[in-house]
Amino acid sequence: MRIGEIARRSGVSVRALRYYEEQGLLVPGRSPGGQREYTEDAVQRVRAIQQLYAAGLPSRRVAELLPCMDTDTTTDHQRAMLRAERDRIRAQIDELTATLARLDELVDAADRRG
Amino acid sequence: MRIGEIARRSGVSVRALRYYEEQGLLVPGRSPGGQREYTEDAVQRVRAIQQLYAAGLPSRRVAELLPCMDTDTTTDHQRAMLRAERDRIRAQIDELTATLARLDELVDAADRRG
DNA sequence: CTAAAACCTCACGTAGACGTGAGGTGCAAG
DNA sequence: CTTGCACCTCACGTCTACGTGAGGTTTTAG
Repeated sequence: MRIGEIARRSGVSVRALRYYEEQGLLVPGRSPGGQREYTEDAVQRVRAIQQLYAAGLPSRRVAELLPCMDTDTTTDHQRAMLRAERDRIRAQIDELTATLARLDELVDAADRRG
Repeated sequence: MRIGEIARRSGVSVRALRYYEEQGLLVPGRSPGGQREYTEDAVQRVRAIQQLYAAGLPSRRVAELLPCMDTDTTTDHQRAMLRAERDRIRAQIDELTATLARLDELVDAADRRG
């Protein structure tokens, strides 16, 4: 598939896909004419990338983590990083939960006032 | 208190505090000589600002939400926004929870392999 | 009164994930 | 063979929450 269709299917922009290649996150093949050729699973990979971005990871981390999802082998470094990022996300969830509680209080207080 | 002490107590930089003033999030008084004079509760307010920033809200939203935490009155607009941001944060927590599960799987798989 | 902190106001620099043309090429249709 | 859309490669622009001097003033310690 070409870049336009992947963009439509995955919901990201063409520019974003080129950026992912530049960052080494999703490197497609090339047609004889030089156009990018993506395989089917590229869409899944894009979703994974977006999910990790949404968790606050920078491209470098995503580039280091994606191989762990592809292959079934992990180096010590990768395992340490997996744990670190997992812990970071846990802390992030805890903080968001606290913020949510705070906003809930405000909403409830407003509702009680009419 | 002056800006340096607030910075130390709240853990943010002096520059950040000036920025908060510029954004209308935390506007201190001024000494006769023109220096910023903060009250005690400024530290709490800084923490609230940081918490909202951490939840992904931009300055504009924070500026709109902070009054809800100060006064006990809310406009319709404020209440709608409170709900909207609350829902956004809920969704964010859900997505992070999914990401966490995914990373947990990877960590567990790596652990099982030795 | 003086020196040194600590503060002040511009105002440009930064990082990250793209947006947005500019100018040129590949490819399927007619 | 030519239109025309989708694609290509630079390469500068954008937005946010500050970082980082430059150059000058206020406050405090001695």
